[in-house]
Amino acid sequence: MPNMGRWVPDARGRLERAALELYAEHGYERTTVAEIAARAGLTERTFFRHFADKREVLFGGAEPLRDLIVRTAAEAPASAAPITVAAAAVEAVGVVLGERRTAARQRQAVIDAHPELRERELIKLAALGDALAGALRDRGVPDLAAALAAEAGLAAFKVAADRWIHGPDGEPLAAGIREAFAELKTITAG
Amino acid sequence: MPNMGRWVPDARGRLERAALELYAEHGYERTTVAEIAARAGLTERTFFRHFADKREVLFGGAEPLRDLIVRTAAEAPASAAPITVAAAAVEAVGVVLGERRTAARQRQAVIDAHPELRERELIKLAALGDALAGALRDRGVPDLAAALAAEAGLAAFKVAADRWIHGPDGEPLAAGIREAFAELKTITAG
Amino acid sequence: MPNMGRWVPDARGRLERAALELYAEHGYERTTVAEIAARAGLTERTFFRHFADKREVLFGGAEPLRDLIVRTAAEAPASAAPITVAAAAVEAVGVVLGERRTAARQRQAVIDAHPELRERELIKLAALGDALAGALRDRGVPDLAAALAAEAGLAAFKVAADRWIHGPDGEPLAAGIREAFAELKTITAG
Amino acid sequence: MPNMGRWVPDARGRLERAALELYAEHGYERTTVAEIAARAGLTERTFFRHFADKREVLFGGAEPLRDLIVRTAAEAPASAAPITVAAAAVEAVGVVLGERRTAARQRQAVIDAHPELRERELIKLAALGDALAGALRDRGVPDLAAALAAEAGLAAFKVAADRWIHGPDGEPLAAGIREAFAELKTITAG
DNA sequence: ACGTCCGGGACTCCCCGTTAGT
DNA sequence: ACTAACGGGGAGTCCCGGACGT
Repeated sequence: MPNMGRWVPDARGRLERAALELYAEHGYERTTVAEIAARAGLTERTFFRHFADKREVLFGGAEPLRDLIVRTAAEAPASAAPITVAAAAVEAVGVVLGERRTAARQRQAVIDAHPELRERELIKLAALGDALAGALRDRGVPDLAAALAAEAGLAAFKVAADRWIHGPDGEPLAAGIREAFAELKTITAG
Repeated sequence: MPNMGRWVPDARGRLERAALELYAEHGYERTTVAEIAARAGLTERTFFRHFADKREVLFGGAEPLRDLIVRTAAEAPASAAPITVAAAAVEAVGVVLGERRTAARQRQAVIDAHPELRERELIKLAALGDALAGALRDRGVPDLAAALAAEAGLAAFKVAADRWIHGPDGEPLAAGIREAFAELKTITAG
Repeated sequence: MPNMGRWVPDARGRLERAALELYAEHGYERTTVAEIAARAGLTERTFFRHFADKREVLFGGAEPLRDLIVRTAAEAPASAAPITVAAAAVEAVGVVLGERRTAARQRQAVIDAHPELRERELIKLAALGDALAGALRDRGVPDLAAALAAEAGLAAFKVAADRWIHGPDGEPLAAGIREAFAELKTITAG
Repeated sequence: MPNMGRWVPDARGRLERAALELYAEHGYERTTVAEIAARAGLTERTFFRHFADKREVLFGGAEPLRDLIVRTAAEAPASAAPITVAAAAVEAVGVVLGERRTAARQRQAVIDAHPELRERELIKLAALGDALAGALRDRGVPDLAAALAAEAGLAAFKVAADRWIHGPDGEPLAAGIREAFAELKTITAG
C-alpha cells in the first residue's frame, strides 16, 4: 500500500506544474525557486533535489526522446542510408512532440525570451544529436558521415520546429521535418 | 600623452589573461571571479563591467567572426548558390581560427570539461548561424533555404572543428571544412 | 567627510551587537544568521562579508591581543628568561581582558554551552600561543624551549581565566595568572 | 552464525576507509559526505548515524586513549607527585600512538591543512586533558594543581608529537615526551 | 541496521546597484 | 570614463537531522 506516508506524492510533478504556472504568471526570471517550492508545498532544498537548477524544470523530460531516437535508428533496415536513418529518427521525435502544439508554444515563448533558457535548449538538442550520431556509428556508419548525418537531422528538425511553432497553424511537425529534409537535399545538390 | 592616469591600462586584457591562467591552473569552476580580479589587480566589480558573466571572458572575441561571415556572404558573386555562399563564409572563419591551433586546443579543453561553457559555446555558434542566415536572406535567398543553408554551414564547421581540435596534427581547419561540405553533399545525395 | 552615503555606518558593529543580543535571548543555535542580519538592518549576505562564519562574530577582536603579546614579548629585557617573557606577555593579555568581567562571563556562558564554540575558542587560543612562541624564537630562544614556554603561558592563562570567570568575585585576572605561574613552577619542581 | 543479514558488515569501517581514501585523493573539503557514503556502498544518512559529523570520521578512536589516561593515572603509586602521574599518563598515550608513525603523518597532513580539522583536534586534546585533570583530582590532588599538571602534560605531549610527526625519523614518541617534560622543568625552574 | 524522503540552516558564488573619488 | 567600496539578492551546494518503513 504505497503513499500512506507523511508526504503528498509526486513531489517532482508538483514542482514542475508550480514552476510552469509561475513562469507564465510572473515571467521566468521574476520567479524565485523559493516561490516555486512554496507553491508546491515543499522547500527550496527539495526543488534542487529533483532538478539540477532552475532551468532544468523546463527540460526535464528529455530522456524519453533520446531513447526514441536511439531505438528508431537501431530498428531501421540495415540497408537504409545514414541520412534516411537520421530522418526517420528525427521524424519520430517530431511525431511525439507534434501532438502538443499549444503547450510547445507556451514553453517556447518562455524560452525565446531568455537567452539562458536558449542555452539550455541548445545543449539538450546537441545531446540528442550526439545520441543520434552514436546510434549511427553503432550501425557501422563511419565517424564523419555519422556526425554529419546527425547534424543534418538536427538542422532539419530545428528549422521545421521553428516554423511549426512560430508560424501559423498548419501542417503537422513531422511533415515539416520531411519538407526540410527535402529542401536540404535540394540545396546541397546545388 | 596616453596612460598618465592612475591606472594600469588594458584592464580587459589583464582580466582575460588572468582568467585563462586561473582556469588552466585550478579549473574553471574552482576559479572565482574575485580571484581573477585579484590577479589582474582589479576588483570583482570591474570584472563585471567588462564581461557580462564569468563565462563570457572565454567568448569575448566573437563579433569579428560575425562581421566576417556577413561580409563574406555579401561579397560572394550574385550567381553563387546559397550553399556555396554558406561554405565560403564558414571557410573564411576557418581560415581565421585555423591559425592558432594550440590556443584553440587549450580553450576547448576547458570548454569541453564544463557543460555550462558548452552551453555558451553553442549559443555563440547559433548566433553566427543566425547571422549567416540573415546574410543569405539579404541576398534574396528564401527563408527556408537560407535557414537550412546556414545550418548546413554550421554543421560542416562543427564537425570539422571537432576533428581539427581533437584529432592529430594534420590538415588545416579550412581544408577540413571543405571536406565536410563534400561529405555532406555525398550523404544527402544518398 | 565620511558617512554621507546611503548606509547607516558601522555595519560590523551592528551585526556584533545584534548577534550577542540574540544569542542571549534565544540561545546560540536557535539564532539564525538571517535573524541577526535582520536585527542589524542588513542581509545575510552582508553578515558573511564581515564574519567568516556564525561563530566568528563572538571572536572577532583577537588581533589586538595577538599584537599585544608580540609587542610585550619583544619589549622584554634581553636578559629575561623565556618563561618570564611568556608570563609577561600573558599577563598583559590578562590586564586587558580583566577589565570586563561581566561581559566576559556572559560570553563564556554562551561558549561553554556549545562545543562548536569551544572549538573556535581553543583554536584562537592556540593561535595566540603560536604568536607567543614565534615572538620567543625571535628573541633567540631555541625552538623546543620557545614552544614549551608558550604552552606553559597558555596553560597558566587558561587555568586562571577559568577560575576568574567561573569562580566567585575576587582577585583580578592578572593576579590569578601570576598565581598560576607560581603553582606551575611548584608542581614542575616536584 | 553472524552476517546472514541483508547487509555487508562493518559499515563503520567501510565509511572510515572510504573517507580516508577520498580525503587523500581529492582533499578534505572537496570530498562530500555523499561521495564517502557512495564509495562505502551506503547512503549519506547512514554516514551520519555512525559519525556525528564529517570531521569525526578522522577522530573516531579517541575513547580508548581517554580510558588509558584515566587508568594509568589511577594505577600510579599513591606517593607519586601530580606532575609525575601526568607524565606517566601522557607517556602511555605516546607509547600507543607511537607505533603508527606513517599513518599518523598522513592523518596529520590532512588535519594541518584545514583549520576546521585543527579545531576538532584541539577539542579532542582538551577532552583528554580534562580526563587527566579529573583523574588527578580523584587522587586527591587539589583543583589548581590538578588543572596545571594536566595542562603541563598536554603541553609536553603537543610539543613532542609535533616534532615527532613533522621532524625527521628518529627517536620514538614516548622518548620525545620525556624530553619535553625535562625541558619544561628546566625552563620553569629558570 | 539501513534506505527513503524531506526540512532547514550555513555558506559560497555570481551578478548587479549606488555612491563617491580621481 | 574608470575605479573602489559597500551592499542587495537570488542560485546553488553542503552538512546534518527527523520521521517513517523494512
